Amino acid sequence: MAKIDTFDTILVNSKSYECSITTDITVFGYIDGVLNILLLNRTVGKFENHWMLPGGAMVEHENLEDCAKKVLNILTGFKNVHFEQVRAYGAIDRHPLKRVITVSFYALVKPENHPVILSKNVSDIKWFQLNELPNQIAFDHKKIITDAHTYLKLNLKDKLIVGELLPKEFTLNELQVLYESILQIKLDKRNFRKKIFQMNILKSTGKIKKGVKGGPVLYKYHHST
Amino acid sequence: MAKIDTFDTILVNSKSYECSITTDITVFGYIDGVLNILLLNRTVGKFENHWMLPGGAMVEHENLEDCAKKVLNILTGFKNVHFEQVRAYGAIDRHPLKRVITVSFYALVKPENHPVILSKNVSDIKWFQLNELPNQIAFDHKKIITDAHTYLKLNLKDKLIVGELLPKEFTLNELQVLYESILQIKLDKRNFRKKIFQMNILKSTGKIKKGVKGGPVLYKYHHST
DNA sequence: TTTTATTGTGTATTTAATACACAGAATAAA
DNA sequence: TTTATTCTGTGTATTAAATACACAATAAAA
Repeated sequence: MAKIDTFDTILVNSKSYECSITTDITVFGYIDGVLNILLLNRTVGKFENHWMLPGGAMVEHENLEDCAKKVLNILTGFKNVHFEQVRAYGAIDRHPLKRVITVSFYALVKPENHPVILSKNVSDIKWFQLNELPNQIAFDHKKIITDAHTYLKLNLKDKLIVGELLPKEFTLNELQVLYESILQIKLDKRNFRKKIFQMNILKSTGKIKKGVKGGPVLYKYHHST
Repeated sequence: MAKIDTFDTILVNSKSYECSITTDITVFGYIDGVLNILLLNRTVGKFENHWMLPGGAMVEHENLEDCAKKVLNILTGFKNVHFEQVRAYGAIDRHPLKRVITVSFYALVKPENHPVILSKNVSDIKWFQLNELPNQIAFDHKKIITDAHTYLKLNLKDKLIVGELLPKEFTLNELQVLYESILQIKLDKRNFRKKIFQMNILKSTGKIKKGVKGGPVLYKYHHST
């Protein structure tokens, strides 16, 4: 019976098929009130002149998340960044060199805290506004970006995971503009504040922000000290 | 500079580290109004007497979803089943034999349509009620099951992906009990119907179901013919 | 000092979610 | 065949959540 003959093929053993694993990271950065993502051009490999997500191969001794952190650090110098796994991509021909399964993550950073360090093998690295992405995007990275953004929006509804994107102390308007930038919709000021306050995650610092008309109060997250 | 030296390690090329890929499938089946999942005992390998999810290795010419379909078919005989990817698991020591990355899917089936075929290398295969799972669950499969159930509940809110779990024609009460079984909560009959009807996905067949007091009307999904 | 831009606040309205009960129909029992 | 039982199908009132909306007070800029 065919079913029993094929059983061996699904067993994990020393002869099982192997392929490379990469992680690709959609890094969301928040610049001047607009959500950006980080793309780079590599000097090596196929897809010259194509922009791609920071990503790279997993090695033996590291798990998926460690790999994502390492890759991002090597390519950009970023450290201490918050990661969330999105999903895996495994189309057979998705990589031109060989069979590669990639696991996608998103990360949130404040670009001003993380100056981009251009690695030797990266010809260019740039922030792109989310709705002004370049046409030439390598591999299946366009789809990976879309999925990551969908997932980020989903996460924003329950958890508040935007701490990385704002300075420690921020005004309510700054928080609102960030939300608008992630969700890509306009929010009502009074309704937004009502909702944020009843989440009970913010604490007034008492201070007011200088240089802005009206004198807005600075807030911080409850958990941060 | 350390960063530049390590660059080679993240490049995908013929020397890149490789490991095996498996898919593990959390199969939700709906039996007598209760949500069950399918677990099996293998006669080979470590974890004897442990229950595990149907799962197995990916080979060269197949993508992740094809692999999941193949694996499930080989282990259970199931065919034409709806799959959704959940996420990837890559802890270093998650498999006792070698490094394995697994990508998890969930599937929805009607057990009565899919008689379980016991493969030669499977010593036992059984449906377990979701809240009466055995203690001895192999690998990280307990976590994979929990994540899959969370994801299924999430999906139930927007998409209606339960077609596989009910006969073609069903009563509103049958649909409600299914929802209750997936969400693990009790629902109000009138409110449930209000919500389902305003989704506009059901069509009355005109027929009524025999053998049930009250004579409930049979419905079907709009899309199905 | 005057103008301008931005802050901070409350209420009314609409929409969605929840709570709740009984007559009618088919089956099962007498 | 009659009667009892169980399940169906339906509407309204209540509560909670989401949305729409305007102006006086403040700090910066002119």
